Amino acid sequence: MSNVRLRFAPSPTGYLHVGGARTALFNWLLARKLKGTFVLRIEDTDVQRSTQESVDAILQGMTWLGLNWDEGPFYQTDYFPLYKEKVQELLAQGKAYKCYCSAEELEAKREKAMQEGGKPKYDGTCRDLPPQENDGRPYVVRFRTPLEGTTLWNDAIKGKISFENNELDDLIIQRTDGTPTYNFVVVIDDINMKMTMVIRGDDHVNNTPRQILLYEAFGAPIPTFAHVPMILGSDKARLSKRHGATSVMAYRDMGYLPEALVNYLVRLGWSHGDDEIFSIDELIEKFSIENVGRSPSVFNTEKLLWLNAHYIKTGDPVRLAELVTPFLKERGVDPAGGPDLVPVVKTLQERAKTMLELADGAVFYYQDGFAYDEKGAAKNFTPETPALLEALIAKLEALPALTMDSVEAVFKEICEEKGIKLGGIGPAVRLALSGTTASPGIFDMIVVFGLAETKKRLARAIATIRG
RNA sequence: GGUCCCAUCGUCUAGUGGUUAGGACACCGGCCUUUCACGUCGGUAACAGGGGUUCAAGUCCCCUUGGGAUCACCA
Repeated sequence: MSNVRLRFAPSPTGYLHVGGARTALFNWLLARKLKGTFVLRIEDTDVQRSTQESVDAILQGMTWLGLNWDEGPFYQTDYFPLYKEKVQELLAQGKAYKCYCSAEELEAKREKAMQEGGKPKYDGTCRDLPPQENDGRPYVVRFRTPLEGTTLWNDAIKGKISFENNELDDLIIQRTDGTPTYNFVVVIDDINMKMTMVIRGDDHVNNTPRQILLYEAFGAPIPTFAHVPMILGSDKARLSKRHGATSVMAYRDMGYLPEALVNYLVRLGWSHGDDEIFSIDELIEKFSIENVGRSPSVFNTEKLLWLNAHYIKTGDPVRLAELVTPFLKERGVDPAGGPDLVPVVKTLQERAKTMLELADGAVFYYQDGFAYDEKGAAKNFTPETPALLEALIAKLEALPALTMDSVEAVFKEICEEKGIKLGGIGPAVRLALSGTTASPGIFDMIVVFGLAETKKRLARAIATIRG
Protein backbone atom coordinates (compact mmCIF):
# COMPACT_ATOMS: atom_id res chain seq x y z
CA MET A 1 0.00 0.00 0.00
CA SER A 2 1.30 3.41 -0.94
CA ASN A 3 -0.07 6.58 0.60
CA VAL A 4 -1.76 7.48 -2.67
CA ARG A 5 -5.43 8.08 -2.01
CA LEU A 6 -8.16 8.71 -4.55
CA ARG A 7 -11.89 8.88 -4.32
CA PHE A 8 -15.09 8.84 -6.25
CA ALA A 9 -17.66 11.17 -4.75
CA PRO A 10 -21.05 10.99 -6.45
CA SER A 11 -24.12 12.76 -5.18
CA PRO A 12 -27.01 10.34 -4.79
CA THR A 13 -29.57 12.14 -6.89
CA GLY A 14 -29.94 9.50 -9.60
CA TYR A 15 -28.45 6.36 -11.10
CA LEU A 16 -24.78 5.89 -11.97
CA HIS A 17 -24.24 7.78 -15.21
CA VAL A 18 -21.67 6.59 -17.77
CA GLY A 19 -19.78 9.85 -17.27
CA GLY A 20 -19.60 9.29 -13.55
CA ALA A 21 -18.65 5.69 -14.16
CA ARG A 22 -15.72 6.78 -16.29
CA THR A 23 -14.55 9.18 -13.61
CA ALA A 24 -14.86 6.41 -11.05
CA LEU A 25 -12.97 4.06 -13.35
CA PHE A 26 -10.07 6.48 -13.82
CA ASN A 27 -9.78 6.94 -10.06
CA TRP A 28 -10.03 3.24 -9.42
CA LEU A 29 -7.49 2.38 -12.09
CA LEU A 30 -4.95 4.83 -10.78
CA ALA A 31 -5.46 3.70 -7.21
CA ARG A 32 -4.89 0.11 -8.26
CA LYS A 33 -1.92 0.95 -10.43
CA LEU A 34 -0.21 2.94 -7.68
CA LYS A 35 -1.27 0.46 -5.02
CA GLY A 36 -3.10 3.25 -3.31
CA THR A 37 -6.49 3.45 -1.66
CA PHE A 38 -9.76 4.00 -3.45
CA VAL A 39 -12.43 5.66 -1.33
CA LEU A 40 -16.13 5.93 -2.07
CA ARG A 41 -17.84 8.94 -0.61
CA ILE A 42 -21.50 9.81 -1.00
CA GLU A 43 -22.07 13.55 -1.27
CA ASP A 44 -25.50 13.78 0.25
CA THR A 45 -25.44 17.22 1.81
CA ASP A 46 -28.44 18.15 -0.29
CA VAL A 47 -30.89 16.35 1.91
CA GLN A 48 -33.79 17.32 -0.32
CA ARG A 49 -32.52 15.62 -3.45
CA SER A 50 -30.56 12.70 -2.04
CA THR A 51 -32.25 9.33 -1.87
CA GLN A 52 -31.39 5.89 -0.62
CA GLU A 53 -32.51 4.44 -3.95
CA SER A 54 -29.86 6.49 -5.69
CA VAL A 55 -27.20 5.35 -3.25
CA ASP A 56 -28.18 1.75 -3.92
CA ALA A 57 -28.21 2.30 -7.66
CA ILE A 58 -24.74 3.82 -7.60
CA LEU A 59 -23.33 1.03 -5.46
CA GLN A 60 -24.93 -1.52 -7.75
CA GLY A 61 -23.42 0.12 -10.82
CA MET A 62 -19.95 0.27 -9.27
CA THR A 63 -20.18 -3.35 -8.23
CA TRP A 64 -21.36 -4.48 -11.65
CA LEU A 65 -18.39 -2.73 -13.26
CA GLY A 66 -16.05 -4.32 -10.76
CA LEU A 67 -14.96 -1.03 -9.21
CA ASN A 68 -14.51 -2.12 -5.64
CA TRP A 69 -13.66 0.44 -2.98
CA ASP A 70 -11.23 0.06 -0.12
CA GLU A 71 -12.91 2.52 2.24
CA GLY A 72 -16.45 3.75 2.55
CA PRO A 73 -18.99 4.38 1.47
CA PHE A 74 -18.76 7.45 3.66
CA TYR A 75 -21.75 9.73 3.90
CA GLN A 76 -21.27 13.44 4.29
CA THR A 77 -24.38 13.72 6.36
CA ASP A 78 -22.47 11.78 9.05
CA TYR A 79 -19.92 14.55 9.28
CA PHE A 80 -22.10 17.56 9.96
CA PRO A 81 -20.55 18.19 13.40
CA LEU A 82 -17.11 18.29 11.82
CA TYR A 83 -18.21 20.79 9.20
CA LYS A 84 -19.79 22.98 11.88
CA GLU A 85 -16.57 22.94 13.82
CA LYS A 86 -14.57 23.90 10.75
CA VAL A 87 -16.90 26.78 9.98
CA GLN A 88 -16.40 28.06 13.52
CA GLU A 89 -12.67 27.76 13.07
CA LEU A 90 -12.71 30.00 10.00
CA LEU A 91 -15.10 32.41 11.69
CA ALA A 92 -12.87 32.67 14.74
CA GLN A 93 -9.86 33.39 12.56
CA GLY A 94 -11.72 36.01 10.60
CA LYS A 95 -11.35 33.95 7.43
CA ALA A 96 -15.10 33.75 7.16
CA TYR A 97 -17.91 36.07 8.18
CA LYS A 98 -21.61 36.09 8.77
CA CYS A 99 -23.74 37.56 6.03
CA TYR A 100 -27.25 38.73 6.77
CA CYS A 101 -28.32 39.49 3.25
CA SER A 102 -31.46 37.58 2.36
CA ALA A 103 -31.69 35.36 -0.67
CA GLU A 104 -34.25 37.77 -2.12
CA GLU A 105 -31.99 40.80 -1.69
CA LEU A 106 -29.15 38.93 -3.30
CA GLU A 107 -31.30 37.86 -6.18
CA ALA A 108 -32.38 41.45 -6.74
CA LYS A 109 -28.79 42.67 -6.66
CA ARG A 110 -27.72 40.02 -9.11
CA GLU A 111 -30.43 41.00 -11.53
CA LYS A 112 -29.61 44.65 -11.22
CA ALA A 113 -25.93 44.01 -11.81
CA MET A 114 -26.75 41.92 -14.85
CA GLN A 115 -28.96 44.66 -16.26
CA GLU A 116 -26.26 47.21 -15.79
CA GLY A 117 -23.86 44.90 -17.54
CA GLY A 118 -21.89 44.21 -14.40
CA LYS A 119 -20.83 40.95 -12.85
CA PRO A 120 -23.47 39.08 -10.91
CA LYS A 121 -21.19 38.52 -7.96
CA TYR A 122 -21.69 39.15 -4.29
CA ASP A 123 -21.09 42.82 -3.51
CA GLY A 124 -19.51 42.29 -0.11
CA THR A 125 -22.15 44.13 1.86
CA CYS A 126 -21.54 42.14 5.03
CA ARG A 127 -17.87 41.46 4.48
CA ASP A 128 -16.66 44.18 6.80
CA LEU A 129 -19.56 44.48 9.18
CA PRO A 130 -18.41 45.07 12.73
CA PRO A 131 -18.79 41.94 14.84
CA GLN A 132 -22.22 41.89 16.40
CA GLU A 133 -24.21 39.93 18.90
CA ASN A 134 -26.33 37.14 17.68
CA ASP A 135 -29.65 38.88 17.53
CA GLY A 136 -31.51 35.95 16.06
CA ARG A 137 -31.43 37.24 12.53
CA PRO A 138 -30.81 34.48 9.98
CA TYR A 139 -27.39 34.50 8.38
CA VAL A 140 -25.15 32.50 6.12
CA VAL A 141 -21.42 32.15 6.56
CA ARG A 142 -19.24 33.31 3.72
CA PHE A 143 -15.61 32.60 3.06
CA ARG A 144 -13.47 35.71 2.84
CA THR A 145 -11.86 35.46 -0.57
CA PRO A 146 -8.67 37.46 -1.14
CA LEU A 147 -9.41 40.59 -3.18
CA GLU A 148 -6.33 40.28 -5.27
CA GLY A 149 -3.77 37.77 -6.37
CA THR A 150 -3.92 34.74 -8.61
CA THR A 151 -4.85 31.20 -7.78
CA LEU A 152 -3.36 28.58 -10.04
CA TRP A 153 -2.63 24.92 -10.19
CA ASN A 154 -1.08 22.45 -12.54
CA ASP A 155 -3.87 20.22 -13.67
CA ALA A 156 -2.73 16.66 -14.35
CA ILE A 157 -4.86 16.59 -17.48
CA LYS A 158 -5.27 20.17 -18.62
CA GLY A 159 -2.00 21.68 -17.54
CA LYS A 160 -1.63 25.08 -15.92
CA ILE A 161 -4.87 26.83 -15.12
CA SER A 162 -5.13 30.13 -13.35
CA PHE A 163 -7.81 32.44 -12.04
CA GLU A 164 -7.67 35.99 -10.80
CA ASN A 165 -8.96 36.07 -7.24
CA ASN A 166 -10.96 39.19 -7.93
CA GLU A 167 -13.13 37.12 -10.26
CA LEU A 168 -14.17 34.97 -7.35
CA ASP A 169 -16.80 36.07 -4.90
CA ASP A 170 -17.19 35.22 -1.25
CA LEU A 171 -18.78 31.84 -1.41
CA ILE A 172 -21.31 30.67 1.08
CA ILE A 173 -19.96 27.84 3.18
CA GLN A 174 -22.86 27.50 5.57
CA ARG A 175 -26.51 28.01 4.76
CA THR A 176 -29.12 29.81 6.83
CA ASP A 177 -30.28 26.46 8.13
CA GLY A 178 -26.79 25.70 9.39
CA THR A 179 -25.96 23.06 6.79
CA PRO A 180 -22.67 23.32 4.92
CA THR A 181 -22.39 23.72 1.16
CA TYR A 182 -20.64 21.58 -1.40
CA ASN A 183 -17.46 23.52 -2.08
CA PHE A 184 -16.79 23.61 1.62
CA VAL A 185 -17.50 20.03 2.60
CA VAL A 186 -15.66 18.61 -0.37
CA VAL A 187 -12.52 20.34 0.84
CA ILE A 188 -13.01 19.37 4.48
CA ASP A 189 -13.56 15.76 3.46
CA ASP A 190 -10.66 15.61 1.07
CA ILE A 191 -8.39 17.01 3.77
CA ASN A 192 -9.89 14.77 6.41
CA MET A 193 -9.64 11.69 4.21
CA LYS A 194 -6.12 12.62 3.16
CA MET A 195 -6.76 12.59 -0.55
CA THR A 196 -3.61 12.98 -2.59
CA MET A 197 -5.31 13.32 -5.95
CA VAL A 198 -8.72 14.40 -7.13
CA ILE A 199 -9.90 13.16 -10.50
CA ARG A 200 -13.29 14.57 -11.39
CA GLY A 201 -15.38 15.96 -14.25
CA ASP A 202 -14.16 19.20 -15.75
CA ASP A 203 -17.39 20.90 -14.80
CA HIS A 204 -15.53 21.37 -11.50
CA VAL A 205 -12.73 23.43 -12.97
CA ASN A 206 -14.42 26.65 -11.96
CA ASN A 207 -14.81 25.41 -8.39
CA THR A 208 -11.19 24.52 -8.03
CA PRO A 209 -9.71 27.96 -7.25
CA ARG A 210 -12.24 28.49 -4.46
CA GLN A 211 -11.39 25.09 -3.09
CA ILE A 212 -7.67 25.74 -3.25
CA LEU A 213 -8.21 28.94 -1.28
CA LEU A 214 -10.00 26.89 1.35
CA TYR A 215 -7.14 24.39 1.54
CA GLU A 216 -4.84 27.33 2.07
CA ALA A 217 -7.08 28.79 4.74
CA PHE A 218 -6.78 25.52 6.62
CA GLY A 219 -3.08 25.24 5.93
CA ALA A 220 -3.69 21.85 4.39
CA PRO A 221 -1.70 20.27 1.56
CA ILE A 222 -3.39 20.69 -1.80
CA PRO A 223 -4.04 17.48 -3.72
CA THR A 224 -3.21 17.09 -7.38
CA PHE A 225 -6.23 17.91 -9.50
CA ALA A 226 -7.10 16.14 -12.73
CA HIS A 227 -10.13 17.35 -14.62
CA VAL A 228 -11.58 14.87 -17.05
CA PRO A 229 -13.33 16.34 -20.09
CA MET A 230 -17.01 15.83 -20.53
CA ILE A 231 -18.72 13.07 -22.49
CA LEU A 232 -20.85 14.41 -25.34
CA GLY A 233 -23.77 13.03 -27.30
CA SER A 234 -23.77 12.57 -31.06
CA ASP A 235 -24.73 16.24 -31.55
CA LYS A 236 -21.77 17.33 -29.42
CA ALA A 237 -24.03 18.49 -26.66
CA ARG A 238 -23.58 17.17 -23.16
CA LEU A 239 -24.60 13.51 -23.09
CA SER A 240 -28.14 13.12 -21.85
CA LYS A 241 -31.05 10.72 -21.98
CA ARG A 242 -32.19 12.05 -25.29
CA HIS A 243 -29.02 10.63 -26.85
CA GLY A 244 -29.89 7.19 -25.55
CA ALA A 245 -29.18 5.31 -22.37
CA THR A 246 -26.87 7.02 -19.92
CA SER A 247 -27.33 4.70 -16.97
CA VAL A 248 -24.67 2.09 -16.44
CA MET A 249 -27.22 -0.50 -15.38
CA ALA A 250 -29.28 0.17 -18.50
CA TYR A 251 -26.35 -1.17 -20.48
CA ARG A 252 -26.43 -4.39 -18.53
CA ASP A 253 -30.13 -4.65 -19.27
CA MET A 254 -29.43 -4.08 -22.95
CA GLY A 255 -27.10 -7.04 -22.96
CA TYR A 256 -23.72 -5.41 -22.54
CA LEU A 257 -20.89 -7.05 -20.63
CA PRO A 258 -19.23 -4.98 -17.91
CA GLU A 259 -15.77 -5.55 -19.37
CA ALA A 260 -16.99 -4.13 -22.69
CA LEU A 261 -18.32 -0.99 -21.03
CA VAL A 262 -15.15 -0.60 -18.99
CA ASN A 263 -12.98 -1.03 -22.07
CA TYR A 264 -15.11 1.43 -24.00
CA LEU A 265 -15.21 4.02 -21.26
CA VAL A 266 -11.50 3.94 -20.58
CA ARG A 267 -10.77 4.55 -24.26
CA LEU A 268 -13.07 7.53 -24.23
CA GLY A 269 -10.41 10.07 -23.46
CA TRP A 270 -7.53 7.78 -22.64
CA SER A 271 -5.31 5.98 -25.10
CA HIS A 272 -2.25 3.79 -25.20
CA GLY A 273 -0.72 3.99 -28.67
CA ASP A 274 -2.82 2.07 -31.17
CA ASP A 275 -4.19 -0.40 -28.65
CA GLU A 276 -7.93 -0.89 -28.40
CA ILE A 277 -8.58 -4.00 -26.34
CA PHE A 278 -7.51 -4.06 -22.72
CA SER A 279 -8.11 -6.54 -19.96
CA ILE A 280 -8.50 -5.14 -16.46
CA ASP A 281 -4.98 -6.24 -15.58
CA GLU A 282 -3.56 -4.53 -18.64
CA LEU A 283 -5.45 -1.37 -17.76
CA ILE A 284 -4.09 -1.36 -14.25
CA GLU A 285 -0.63 -1.75 -15.67
CA LYS A 286 -0.92 0.74 -18.52
CA PHE A 287 -3.33 3.41 -17.37
CA SER A 288 -1.88 6.83 -16.73
CA ILE A 289 -3.52 10.16 -16.20
CA GLU A 290 -0.97 11.84 -18.50
CA ASN A 291 -2.46 10.03 -21.46
CA VAL A 292 -5.96 11.29 -20.86
CA GLY A 293 -6.92 13.77 -23.55
CA ARG A 294 -7.88 17.37 -22.87
CA SER A 295 -10.85 17.60 -25.18
CA PRO A 296 -14.37 16.26 -24.75
CA SER A 297 -15.39 13.10 -26.57
CA VAL A 298 -18.55 11.85 -28.20
CA PHE A 299 -20.14 8.71 -26.83
CA ASN A 300 -20.33 6.28 -29.72
CA THR A 301 -22.62 3.30 -29.28
CA GLU A 302 -21.31 1.58 -32.43
CA LYS A 303 -17.87 1.17 -31.01
CA LEU A 304 -19.20 0.01 -27.67
CA LEU A 305 -21.24 -2.56 -29.56
CA TRP A 306 -18.14 -3.77 -31.40
CA LEU A 307 -16.29 -4.13 -28.12
CA ASN A 308 -19.23 -5.99 -26.62
CA ALA A 309 -19.29 -8.37 -29.59
CA HIS A 310 -15.59 -8.92 -29.10
CA TYR A 311 -16.00 -9.85 -25.46
CA ILE A 312 -18.93 -12.13 -26.21
CA LYS A 313 -16.95 -13.81 -28.97
CA THR A 314 -13.95 -14.40 -26.76
CA GLY A 315 -15.78 -14.86 -23.47
CA ASP A 316 -15.98 -17.97 -21.32
CA PRO A 317 -19.08 -19.87 -22.51
CA VAL A 318 -19.84 -21.10 -19.02
CA ARG A 319 -20.01 -17.56 -17.69
CA LEU A 320 -21.96 -16.36 -20.73
CA ALA A 321 -24.44 -19.18 -20.20
CA GLU A 322 -25.04 -17.94 -16.67
CA LEU A 323 -25.39 -14.35 -17.82
CA VAL A 324 -27.80 -15.17 -20.61
CA THR A 325 -30.11 -17.22 -18.44
CA PRO A 326 -32.17 -14.33 -17.06
CA PHE A 327 -32.67 -13.02 -20.59
CA LEU A 328 -33.81 -16.47 -21.66
CA LYS A 329 -36.29 -16.58 -18.81
CA GLU A 330 -37.62 -13.20 -19.97
CA ARG A 331 -38.31 -14.91 -23.26
CA GLY A 332 -40.21 -17.67 -21.57
CA VAL A 333 -37.44 -20.19 -22.09
CA ASP A 334 -36.23 -22.59 -19.43
CA PRO A 335 -32.81 -23.88 -20.50
CA ALA A 336 -33.29 -26.91 -18.29
CA GLY A 337 -35.85 -28.21 -20.74
CA GLY A 338 -33.47 -28.62 -23.68
CA PRO A 339 -29.85 -28.96 -24.76
CA ASP A 340 -27.08 -28.00 -22.38
CA LEU A 341 -26.80 -24.22 -22.49
CA VAL A 342 -23.00 -24.08 -22.66
CA PRO A 343 -22.62 -25.73 -26.08
CA VAL A 344 -25.64 -23.77 -27.25
CA VAL A 345 -23.86 -20.55 -26.28
CA LYS A 346 -20.74 -21.68 -28.12
CA THR A 347 -22.69 -21.89 -31.38
CA LEU A 348 -23.94 -18.35 -30.88
CA GLN A 349 -20.94 -16.43 -29.56
CA GLU A 350 -19.68 -15.12 -32.86
CA ARG A 351 -23.19 -14.31 -34.00
CA ALA A 352 -24.29 -12.10 -31.13
CA LYS A 353 -23.29 -8.53 -30.42
CA THR A 354 -25.26 -8.36 -27.17
CA MET A 355 -26.54 -10.81 -24.61
CA LEU A 356 -30.01 -9.97 -25.87
CA GLU A 357 -29.06 -11.19 -29.32
CA LEU A 358 -27.47 -14.23 -27.77
CA ALA A 359 -30.71 -14.97 -25.97
CA ASP A 360 -32.78 -14.39 -29.09
CA GLY A 361 -30.52 -16.70 -31.03
CA ALA A 362 -30.82 -19.43 -28.42
CA VAL A 363 -34.59 -19.52 -28.19
CA PHE A 364 -35.16 -21.98 -31.04
CA TYR A 365 -33.06 -24.62 -29.28
CA TYR A 366 -35.70 -24.76 -26.58
CA GLN A 367 -38.86 -24.49 -28.63
CA ASP A 368 -40.30 -27.28 -30.69
CA GLY A 369 -43.56 -26.05 -32.10
CA PHE A 370 -42.16 -23.11 -34.01
CA ALA A 371 -43.40 -22.04 -37.43
CA TYR A 372 -41.00 -22.40 -40.33
CA ASP A 373 -39.79 -19.26 -42.02
CA GLU A 374 -42.24 -18.83 -44.89
CA LYS A 375 -39.90 -17.82 -47.66
CA GLY A 376 -37.35 -20.37 -46.56
CA ALA A 377 -39.91 -23.16 -46.52
CA ALA A 378 -41.26 -22.22 -49.92
CA LYS A 379 -37.77 -22.41 -51.35
CA ASN A 380 -36.18 -25.25 -49.45
CA PHE A 381 -38.94 -27.64 -48.49
CA THR A 382 -39.44 -29.44 -51.81
CA PRO A 383 -41.06 -32.73 -52.75
CA GLU A 384 -37.61 -34.31 -52.71
CA THR A 385 -36.78 -33.09 -49.22
CA PRO A 386 -38.50 -35.80 -47.16
CA ALA A 387 -36.50 -38.57 -48.75
CA LEU A 388 -33.28 -36.71 -48.17
CA LEU A 389 -34.11 -36.07 -44.55
CA GLU A 390 -35.03 -39.70 -44.06
CA ALA A 391 -31.72 -40.76 -45.50
CA LEU A 392 -30.02 -38.33 -43.15
CA ILE A 393 -31.83 -39.75 -40.15
CA ALA A 394 -30.82 -43.27 -41.13
CA LYS A 395 -27.18 -42.35 -41.46
CA LEU A 396 -27.12 -40.37 -38.23
CA GLU A 397 -28.65 -43.30 -36.40
CA ALA A 398 -25.88 -45.53 -37.67
CA LEU A 399 -23.21 -43.27 -36.23
CA PRO A 400 -21.47 -44.43 -33.06
CA ALA A 401 -21.28 -40.84 -31.88
CA LEU A 402 -22.39 -37.44 -33.14
CA THR A 403 -19.37 -35.22 -33.64
CA MET A 404 -18.63 -32.37 -35.98
CA ASP A 405 -16.49 -34.68 -38.09
CA SER A 406 -18.82 -37.64 -38.19
CA VAL A 407 -21.84 -35.49 -38.99
CA GLU A 408 -19.98 -33.70 -41.72
CA ALA A 409 -18.94 -37.06 -43.18
CA VAL A 410 -22.59 -38.12 -43.24
CA PHE A 411 -23.56 -35.06 -45.24
CA LYS A 412 -20.73 -35.71 -47.68
CA GLU A 413 -21.93 -39.25 -48.19
CA ILE A 414 -25.48 -38.19 -48.84
CA CYS A 415 -24.39 -35.54 -51.31
CA GLU A 416 -22.28 -38.07 -53.18
CA GLU A 417 -24.95 -40.72 -53.20
CA LYS A 418 -27.70 -38.38 -54.31
CA GLY A 419 -25.48 -36.41 -56.64
CA ILE A 420 -26.27 -33.12 -54.99
CA LYS A 421 -24.32 -30.35 -53.35
CA LEU A 422 -24.56 -29.40 -49.72
CA GLY A 423 -26.84 -26.61 -50.86
CA GLY A 424 -29.33 -29.29 -51.95
CA ILE A 425 -29.98 -30.47 -48.42
CA GLY A 426 -28.39 -28.02 -45.98
CA PRO A 427 -30.99 -25.27 -46.08
CA ALA A 428 -33.80 -27.75 -45.55
CA VAL A 429 -32.04 -29.23 -42.52
CA ARG A 430 -31.37 -25.76 -41.16
CA LEU A 431 -35.01 -24.88 -41.51
CA ALA A 432 -36.12 -28.14 -39.95
CA LEU A 433 -33.87 -27.69 -36.95
CA SER A 434 -34.13 -23.97 -36.34
CA GLY A 435 -37.18 -22.80 -38.22
CA THR A 436 -35.11 -20.08 -39.85
CA THR A 437 -32.70 -19.48 -42.69
CA ALA A 438 -30.10 -17.80 -40.51
CA SER A 439 -28.74 -19.96 -37.77
CA PRO A 440 -25.60 -21.54 -36.37
CA GLY A 441 -23.94 -24.17 -38.55
CA ILE A 442 -26.05 -27.23 -39.25
CA PHE A 443 -23.41 -29.67 -38.04
CA ASP A 444 -23.11 -27.70 -34.82
CA MET A 445 -26.83 -27.73 -34.27
CA ILE A 446 -27.08 -31.48 -34.83
CA VAL A 447 -24.28 -32.14 -32.38
CA VAL A 448 -25.81 -29.80 -29.80
CA PHE A 449 -29.28 -31.29 -30.17
CA GLY A 450 -28.12 -34.89 -30.07
CA LEU A 451 -29.67 -37.73 -32.02
CA ALA A 452 -33.11 -37.86 -30.41
CA GLU A 453 -33.95 -34.16 -30.72
CA THR A 454 -32.47 -33.98 -34.21
CA LYS A 455 -34.63 -36.90 -35.36
CA LYS A 456 -37.67 -35.36 -33.77
CA ARG A 457 -37.19 -32.08 -35.61
CA LEU A 458 -36.38 -33.70 -38.91
CA ALA A 459 -39.43 -35.94 -38.58
CA ARG A 460 -41.62 -32.94 -37.88
CA ALA A 461 -40.34 -31.25 -41.02
CA ILE A 462 -40.97 -34.37 -43.06
CA ALA A 463 -44.52 -34.55 -41.74
CA THR A 464 -45.06 -30.89 -42.43
CA ILE A 465 -43.89 -31.16 -46.04
CA ARG A 466 -45.95 -34.25 -46.71
CA GLY A 467 -48.85 -32.37 -45.18
C1' G B 1 -22.22 38.75 -21.17
C1' G B 2 -17.69 37.67 -17.48
C1' U B 3 -14.32 33.80 -16.38
C1' C B 4 -12.15 29.13 -17.62
C1' C B 5 -11.28 25.20 -21.02
C1' C B 6 -11.03 22.79 -25.82
C1' A B 7 -9.96 22.11 -31.46
C1' U B 8 -6.20 15.58 -36.32
C1' C B 9 -10.79 11.22 -40.81
C1' G B 10 -18.32 11.03 -39.53
C1' U B 11 -16.70 9.02 -34.36
C1' C B 12 -12.66 7.35 -30.62
C1' U B 13 -7.68 8.48 -31.15
C1' A B 14 -1.74 8.03 -32.31
C1' G B 15 1.47 11.93 -33.23
C1' U B 16 5.61 15.66 -28.35
C1' G B 17 9.61 20.23 -35.19
C1' G B 18 11.49 16.52 -40.43
C1' U B 19 5.78 10.80 -41.18
C1' U B 20 3.35 8.69 -48.08
C1' A B 21 -0.28 12.04 -41.06
C1' G B 22 -0.79 5.75 -38.19
C1' G B 23 -4.61 2.58 -35.72
C1' A B 24 -9.77 1.47 -34.32
C1' C B 25 -15.34 1.85 -34.97
C1' A B 26 -18.70 2.81 -38.86
C1' C B 27 -19.07 2.72 -44.25
C1' C B 28 -17.78 0.54 -49.34
C1' G B 29 -15.53 -3.52 -52.20
C1' G B 30 -12.75 -8.61 -52.78
C1' C B 31 -11.81 -13.38 -50.50
C1' C B 32 -13.56 -17.44 -47.26
C1' U B 33 -18.32 -20.09 -46.84
C1' U B 34 -23.95 -24.90 -45.59
C1' U B 35 -27.29 -19.76 -44.05
C1' C B 36 -26.30 -15.72 -40.82
C1' A B 37 -22.22 -14.29 -38.78
C1' C B 38 -16.93 -14.54 -37.80
C1' G B 39 -12.35 -14.02 -40.09
C1' U B 40 -9.23 -11.92 -43.79
C1' C B 41 -7.43 -8.50 -47.68
C1' G B 42 -8.16 -3.73 -49.73
C1' G B 43 -10.60 1.22 -50.23
C1' U B 44 -13.04 6.19 -49.17
C1' A B 45 -12.05 9.73 -45.28
C1' A B 46 -8.72 14.44 -41.08
C1' C B 47 -4.54 18.37 -39.14
C1' A B 48 -10.99 24.74 -38.42
C1' G B 49 -8.96 29.63 -40.69
C1' G B 50 -5.18 33.42 -40.67
C1' G B 51 -0.66 35.31 -39.11
C1' G B 52 4.12 34.57 -37.04
C1' U B 53 8.91 31.66 -35.00
C1' U B 54 12.07 28.07 -37.77
C1' C B 55 16.14 25.54 -42.93
C1' A B 56 11.59 22.75 -41.58
C1' A B 57 5.03 23.33 -38.01
C1' G B 58 -0.43 18.78 -37.16
C1' U B 59 3.37 19.61 -33.44
C1' C B 60 5.78 26.24 -30.59
C1' C B 61 3.48 31.58 -30.17
C1' C B 62 -0.58 35.14 -31.37
C1' C B 63 -5.33 36.33 -33.43
C1' U B 64 -10.02 34.80 -35.55
C1' U B 65 -13.80 31.30 -35.78
C1' G B 66 -16.31 27.33 -33.70
C1' G B 67 -17.58 24.27 -29.50
C1' G B 68 -18.05 23.35 -24.26
C1' A B 69 -18.06 24.37 -18.85
C1' U B 70 -19.34 27.64 -15.11
C1' C B 71 -21.26 32.05 -12.96
C1' A B 72 -27.08 29.09 -6.61
C1' C B 73 -28.23 29.33 0.61
C1' C B 74 -27.29 22.17 -6.20
C1' A B 75 -23.52 18.95 -6.14
